[in-house]
Amino acid sequence: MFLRMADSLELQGENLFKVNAYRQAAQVIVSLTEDIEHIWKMGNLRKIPGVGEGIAKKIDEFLKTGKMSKYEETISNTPETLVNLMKIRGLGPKSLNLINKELGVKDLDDLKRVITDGRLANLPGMGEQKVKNISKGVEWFLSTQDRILLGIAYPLVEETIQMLKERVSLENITPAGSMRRMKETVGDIDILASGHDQKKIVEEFTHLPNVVQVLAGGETKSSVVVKQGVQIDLRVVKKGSFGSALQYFTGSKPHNIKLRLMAKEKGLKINEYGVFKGEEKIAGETEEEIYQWVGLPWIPPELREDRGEIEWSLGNKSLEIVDQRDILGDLHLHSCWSDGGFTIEEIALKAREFGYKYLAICDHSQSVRYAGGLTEDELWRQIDEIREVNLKIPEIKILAGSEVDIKSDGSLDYPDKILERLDLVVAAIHTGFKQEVTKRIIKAMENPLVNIIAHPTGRLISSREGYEVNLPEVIERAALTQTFLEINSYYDRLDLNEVNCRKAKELGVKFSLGTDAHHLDQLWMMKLGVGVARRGWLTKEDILNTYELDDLMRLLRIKKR
DNA sequence: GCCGTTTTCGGCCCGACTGTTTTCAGTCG
Repeated sequence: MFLRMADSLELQGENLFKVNAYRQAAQVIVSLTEDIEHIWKMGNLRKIPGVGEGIAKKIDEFLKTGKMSKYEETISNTPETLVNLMKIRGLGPKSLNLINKELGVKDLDDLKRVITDGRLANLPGMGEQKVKNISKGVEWFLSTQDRILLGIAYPLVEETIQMLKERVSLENITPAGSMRRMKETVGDIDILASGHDQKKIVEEFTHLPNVVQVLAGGETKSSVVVKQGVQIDLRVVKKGSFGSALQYFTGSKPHNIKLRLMAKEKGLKINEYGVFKGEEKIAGETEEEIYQWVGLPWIPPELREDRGEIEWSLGNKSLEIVDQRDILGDLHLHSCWSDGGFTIEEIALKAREFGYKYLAICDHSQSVRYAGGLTEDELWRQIDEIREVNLKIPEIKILAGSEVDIKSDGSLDYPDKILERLDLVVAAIHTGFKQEVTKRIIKAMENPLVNIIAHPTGRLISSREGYEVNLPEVIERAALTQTFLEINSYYDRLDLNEVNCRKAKELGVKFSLGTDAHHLDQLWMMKLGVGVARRGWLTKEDILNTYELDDLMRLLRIKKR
């Protein structure tokens, strides 16, 4: 509601600092790990940073009455269709307001009409070129989907960087922006580079074979659209500014604003070229320097969301979050025994390439027929095969597991006598997304043989909301029963997500990372899950598969005992 | 609308680019 109000107020020409205050409050509230209703009941609304008298009053009104009068008043003046037009590139609040007031434009159709009939070009401050740009913006607005999944952007950016490296000499090149922060979806892709021939780097970039449109191309920056329909921005800086540019282009915006404010209080200025004391540049080559000058340790990109990471770091406490290198194995993999594409041996060899010490085969259980679930008999035979492959490839330990279905009555899809023989049991909902999901998951967790709940909310980022589940209750029970919650790292799931991870951690839950890979070329997605864990402030100790095999087996047995 | 180890008033991150302007406003990231 506050975000919507911010948009409306901005459009109405309200003071931008006020607009920003609403955005700030919204951002903080979304990132709360405690239920805001609880905070409200304790009378602590004003203790939330960014929530002052006015906003606290509005929250109070809403929680008491279910209504917020200021919200309703604000949005009634600005229809959704109008506010939406602010998403059009080249059309900001000022112009849109003018167009609305002078020409009565209320939606996209109106806008198109005034572009075509020439009335837009006649407005003060408008000209031929501006109208052309807005017109292009409309085209882009219509053609492009929303944000793209991190798991789609990731290989795309690696490919692009590789192609550029082959064509021009570079000192340094790296993804920046929300991609580097490992946000689950990204709007566009940012790449930062340095090299001695800046102009040539930009030029080669705009001529890459997958580029279909060049939106802008200057001396040091360029934007293109590649054939997947994604916008990629490249910026090229001098070596001495690489650190400050990387810090700046990585964001997030609220994080950077806070940093710059801190610099200001120390009489310094931070911009993308460096840290400045008066005219003198005193740092810029590395990110570490930038943070040092404002009195902070380097902060991992995944945490730079202004969710308390700066305050935490103030005592020069560094945040020891989990790292990809800490992950010793993948705990959720499918083989061709069910709906996967490869044999257990092939998977083991691939996992060995990743440097893993163990992995868990967790094929589907018998009632999940559409995914080729294993009958009891097949599962017994699979356990035998795993034993054989383990003898053949001694460098990596294959654990016998199962992604056992939680049936509609909350019972499990195999009897305990076979579950007992498995190294680990992952339980999951696959049907009945609206049928007492909470109760069923809790019943499953109360079985001492169930180690992990897979994809606890069932959401698919691009297409599905998830089960009707009371997650706080599941989290509480997970902690109580010592059941691990999975961070399913498959690119369209990333479930639990970062905010729920952080909540669960605060309540004492531990986690398990698995890719849910069905093919060998999906094992890399562990990176995405690690990204979620890092964004959720998880440490190595919070995650099951950072432990050496012996410790992992011990942890799995605790619950059984 | 928020905030305060200078402040309860007067600030609020910073720069590039573009286009329409004769010195700057709007937009973007």
